[in-house]
Amino acid sequence: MPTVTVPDKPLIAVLGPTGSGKSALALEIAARFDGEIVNCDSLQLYRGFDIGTAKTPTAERRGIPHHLFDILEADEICTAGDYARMARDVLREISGRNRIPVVAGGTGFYVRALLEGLFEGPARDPVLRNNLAEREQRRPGVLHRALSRFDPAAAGRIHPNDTNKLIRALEVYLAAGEPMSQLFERGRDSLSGYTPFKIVLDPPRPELQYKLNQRCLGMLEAGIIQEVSWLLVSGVSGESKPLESIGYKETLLFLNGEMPLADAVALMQRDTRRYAKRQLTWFRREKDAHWLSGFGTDEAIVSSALNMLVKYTQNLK
RNA sequence: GGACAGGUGGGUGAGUGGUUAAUACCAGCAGACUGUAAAUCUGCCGCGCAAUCGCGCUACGAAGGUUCGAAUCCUUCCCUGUCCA
Repeated sequence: MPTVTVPDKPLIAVLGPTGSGKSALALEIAARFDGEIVNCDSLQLYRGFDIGTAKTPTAERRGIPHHLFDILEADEICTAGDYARMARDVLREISGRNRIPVVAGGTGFYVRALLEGLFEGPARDPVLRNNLAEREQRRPGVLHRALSRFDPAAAGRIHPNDTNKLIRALEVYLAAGEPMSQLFERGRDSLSGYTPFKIVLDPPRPELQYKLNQRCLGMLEAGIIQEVSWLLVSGVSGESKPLESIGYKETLLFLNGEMPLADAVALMQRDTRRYAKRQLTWFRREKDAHWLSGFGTDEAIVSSALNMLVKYTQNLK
């Protein structure tokens, strides 16, 4: 029996820090190559969170299909695993129509979960997690000590202060009955059938920071305060995950009278800048990525991206 | 003109004789990341060298002085703020 090799399908990913112009570039690419946009931003998944997440307004989408936007309510949670599953379904659907998926977003962890997959481990267990968190709070250090006993390899890689990651490692061990580091060795369920082309936007740092500062001011003008007020009025809990994100968190501080507006904005700008830096750090580790030093809105960047992609798509056809 | 208060590393701001290249925070830089990731966490951050424990130099408005030793005490000068004229 001769093996039939099915050629890989194209998949374009537009990555980069917030404010680098991912959405704009993705739109250009989709328009040029018969593409459809697939969101890869952990917060643009949420319905009602538009201004603070800089979601592309429907009117500016040029009729191009956008997937995985507004699919979650504020009280819902989407883990990297959840995201990867949903996104893979969408990918297949788009490819099935002979169109090209253009993944755009700044959530590096989701990108990795989508493309490279996660290890086969147990899902989250809220009760267990709370329990572990409480123990750590009562006696700082216990989690790391416990992990050192059950899974020395993982404990060596996780800092004693990094409670979030300690909890996950312990949770895995307790739920699976096997050390996480051992489960890792079995590999991850990476995405098959695609040869992704990754573009990372990397605008000059000072310009990005300036733009980010301006954008925060712009969000205020666009009515982020009203957006948050409306969300609260419509019953969204102040503790819901999206309201704890950058932009919303600070707006809430102001609305609760805990901080003058000017301070809240300054905080928002600071957090945004820091976030952009962290994103860049993440993407630097992304394998086989094509870096473009400019904004996705720059003519030159757009044309060099399109040029690279012409070759890429031809090779795959 | 007089009376106070104060001038500290890119910024805010501790420190009032040695253990201080100088707390902390901000800014900046770098990194980690396998199911809450816009989360969580780590390192660096005067200069030069060694690039591992280290070594040398320059620093707390300026110039002098006291002292074994000063960002810290004294003198003069410069500057800033508040108050009285």
